[in-house]
Amino acid sequence: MQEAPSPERAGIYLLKPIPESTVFRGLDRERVALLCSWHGPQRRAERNSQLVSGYETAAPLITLSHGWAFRYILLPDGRRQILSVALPGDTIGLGSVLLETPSYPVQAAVEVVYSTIGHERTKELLAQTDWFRQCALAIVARERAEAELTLTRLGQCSAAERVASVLLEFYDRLAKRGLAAKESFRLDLTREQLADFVGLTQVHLNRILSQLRSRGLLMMVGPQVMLTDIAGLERLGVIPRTA
Amino acid sequence: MQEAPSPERAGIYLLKPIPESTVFRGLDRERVALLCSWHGPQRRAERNSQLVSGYETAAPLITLSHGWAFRYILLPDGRRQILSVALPGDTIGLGSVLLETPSYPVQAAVEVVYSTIGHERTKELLAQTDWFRQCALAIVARERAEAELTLTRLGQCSAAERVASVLLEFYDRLAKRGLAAKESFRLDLTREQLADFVGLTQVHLNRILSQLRSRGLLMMVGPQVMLTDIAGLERLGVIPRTA
DNA sequence: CGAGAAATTGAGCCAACTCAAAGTCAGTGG
DNA sequence: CCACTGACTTTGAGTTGGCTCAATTTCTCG
Repeated sequence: MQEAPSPERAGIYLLKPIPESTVFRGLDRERVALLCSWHGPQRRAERNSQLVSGYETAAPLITLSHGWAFRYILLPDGRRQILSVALPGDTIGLGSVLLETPSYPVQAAVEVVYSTIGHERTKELLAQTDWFRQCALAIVARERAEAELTLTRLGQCSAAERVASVLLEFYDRLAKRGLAAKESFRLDLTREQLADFVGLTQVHLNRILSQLRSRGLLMMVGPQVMLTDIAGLERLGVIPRTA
Repeated sequence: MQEAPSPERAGIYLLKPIPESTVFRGLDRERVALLCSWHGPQRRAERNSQLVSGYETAAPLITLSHGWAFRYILLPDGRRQILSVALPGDTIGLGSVLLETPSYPVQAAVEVVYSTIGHERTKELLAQTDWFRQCALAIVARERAEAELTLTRLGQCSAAERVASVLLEFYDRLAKRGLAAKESFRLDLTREQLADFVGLTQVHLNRILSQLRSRGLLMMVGPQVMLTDIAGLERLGVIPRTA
């Protein structure tokens, strides 16, 4: 974790991704500026580094500008469930500020750029600034809704259904932010991470992916995913698209 | 759905369960009184009746006084995932008010007593009353956290682990409200409902239950569940207890 | 070009599922 | 009081989806 290299680059980060973000959705120019000023400087973190280590009691609020990160639970025997995947523009860690609960660990899936508002500072802002609290309420409510869809995916869907619906979810979320070209996007998770998100083995996930490929539903080249038959994927991935 | 039979009974419902509820946690006497006055009269609904039917766009806020209810998603092919189970004192439906999103259906698992605040009224209150919004924030944050534990249960746990952890969860939540006697409680869900909550078949759930019984971890007589080896269940149900 | 990480493929197994039958229980009407 | 009905639970038998273990191939990057 280090500061972003040059002011100019930092400037780009600051201006571009943030207005598309979840936190800032529907805010006027003035408030966006305020929010940006509250966030600390843009930092950069390497792939696989922990943005939030173990179970911190005072984890900051993180806003991602570039790259993917994920929040996870580690069970005592080593199993890992990825709770949520944060894409550029997403905010991580509101829950632990609100509940005064130790946070879950957060890890960068690729090299990321992000900025933070400290734990205490976030609490102050929540207490003092009405519209910020309003935002927080909306974000947490949305996160809850997303968790419930994820939960449904795990509880009711077959492996292929899970994979189809999760890919559509990523596609939709990226597309809404202008980060998906046509029917394709860059999937910045390893198979193992994706497997831990959809509750499958890395091995089985792989078989399902190649099955989807051979059914002509998608193509994959490196991290690039191309959804060649979105309608077909929708039919498979029964989970309602949030879009 | 009809009004509770006599004023006295309604009075009992009003006074007793509500102070233990999630919404009202940590509020002073005055605010609890306010909240009670905002809620409409206590109503009663039969087992299996829909408290919130289909996908209402203006579902009310529901506070349960007696009985169990659950919120669920129905997939197009009929599969059902129970998203959350509400126990006496719990509140249902904040999410749909906050997000202005059609609600998921809610069904009474047994005969229940509850009261409501209308959709519009809730919105007003959220906009106007600061401490009410504060409460809402805390509740939604907690619901998100619970959804994430449920999600982990479904994604990572074996059938026995799921059952053990869900039973502990019910036990803890009931005990905290004084609704569990010793190590036992009344499980007001059918096997099928429980199965749809933990993502198993009703048949398989049953085998697991009898397995747990024969391992001496629990006993069941009708709806009564007795956890005869809580430590053992804890070891099995890896999910951290919220307690 | 070599080393380590990630992805893919193969073979065999078991947990959880399906289909189906039988048993239990509460409530209802004769 | 008892037979009848319908909902719920339990048990049986056979199948399969997803898992494990292990080997191999492909990428990435120094």
